[in-house]
Amino acid sequence: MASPKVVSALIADDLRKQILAGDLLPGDRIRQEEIAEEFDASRIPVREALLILVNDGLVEIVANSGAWVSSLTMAECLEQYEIRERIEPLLLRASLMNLDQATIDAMESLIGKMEQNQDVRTFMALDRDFHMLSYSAAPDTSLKTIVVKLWNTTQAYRRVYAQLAGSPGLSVTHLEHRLLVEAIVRRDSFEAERILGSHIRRTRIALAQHHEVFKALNEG
Amino acid sequence: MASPKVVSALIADDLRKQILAGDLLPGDRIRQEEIAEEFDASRIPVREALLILVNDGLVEIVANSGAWVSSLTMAECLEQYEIRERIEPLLLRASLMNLDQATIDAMESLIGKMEQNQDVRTFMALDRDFHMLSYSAAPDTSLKTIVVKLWNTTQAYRRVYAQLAGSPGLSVTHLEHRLLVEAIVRRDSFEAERILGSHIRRTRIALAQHHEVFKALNEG
DNA sequence: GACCGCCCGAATGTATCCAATCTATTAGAC
DNA sequence: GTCTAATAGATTGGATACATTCGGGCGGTC
Repeated sequence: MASPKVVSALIADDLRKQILAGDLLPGDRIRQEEIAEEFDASRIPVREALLILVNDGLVEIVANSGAWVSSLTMAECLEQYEIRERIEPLLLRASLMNLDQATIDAMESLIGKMEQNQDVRTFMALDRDFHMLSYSAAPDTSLKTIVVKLWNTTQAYRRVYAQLAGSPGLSVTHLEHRLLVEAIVRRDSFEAERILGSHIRRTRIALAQHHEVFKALNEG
Repeated sequence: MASPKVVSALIADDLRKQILAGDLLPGDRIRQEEIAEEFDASRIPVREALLILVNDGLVEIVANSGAWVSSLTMAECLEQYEIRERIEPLLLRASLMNLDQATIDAMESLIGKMEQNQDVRTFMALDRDFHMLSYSAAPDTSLKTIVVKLWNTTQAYRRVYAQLAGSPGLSVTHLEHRLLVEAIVRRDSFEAERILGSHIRRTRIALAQHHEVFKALNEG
């Protein structure tokens, strides 16, 4: 049920991509038969794919009613940032000492691209890659699973926020990224954890001032 | 898919109970047809129930091979305790100010029962009820979902540990519980969070000294 | 004109049947 | 005797068809 050859997993992967890319937005209804036709399959694997996406927190199912792309209230979204603030430093610590030079170089390269980039969607991808690289040397355990899930469920809102805020608001972000890499280079776990925590915390506080983000997504 | 009348949800609920009760142990295989017969249903709702339990972290599925009750290595289990140590104080904070007197009374009553209790299984249930009561006034958001999930996935190991350690090792636990309630009564969030964090941390460290717990479950 | 109840259609939930995959056993060769 | 390879059985994955449930629209009544 989770290998590449299993149809339900293929469907889940594709739908996940669509949601993360913003092609499916929070609140959008997902009809089983529609998806089944798209993939030229029956509704059985579609239903299983939807359950997989429920695990990911990307879909909500109501019995005998239907499935929708998950949406978050502002309070829920901010809560997820608070959770990230507390556990991502833990994940970074688990990864830090095992990060090789090539990975660190790649992270620095990503910072450069982010600083010069103008497009919101590109920035989102680069930023995500940057942070995921910093965690890449940590083992694949529940901690990493939870963190990835939190990134995924908040992605739609992060995108809208980024579009609102635009590039000017990102200068501090770039600084924090550089500080983070600098601490990683020194293998200074304590400092790296602090910087990361502050980074997430600052993002949360900034997000908290933009109710429009949630109005835009949750009413459209 | 999540209401009481839907068979897949009923099956998932029952299997969850069996796993949490210790009737199904980590590593036990779950055959679809077997469960289907038990419930006098077809394999379809069974498969969906298994996917629901994958969400809960209680079951692992390998494509074209089968499903097993999830098992944790010691490192994974300790990691989950570290996550709890960081996020349960957050959940407690979200609940603390809204806890009414009746709930607090119930918590104190549970402490009394735990102190006098001798049976391991009973203690586990009382302890769980105690902590869940402390979170009961928090909204049902992802934070609470994650916390419950972490309690569930580690429950089998906690049970074995409790059986090994027995009642004598619990005197500190009782003290911590009383301190926690005392802080809650004062609505002292900061102190309550500290006590809870220490409580979980101490449990983790104690558990880390008992490799037998994992050998017993993961090889039997 | 507003409210209540019935009915019908659309979508979800489940059973049965068949196909594809894996596992364990057995036979065979070295 | 041990290892390898092929086969048969068991088990999971998916398609089709039927049952159930929910929601909207229609007509009727107060």
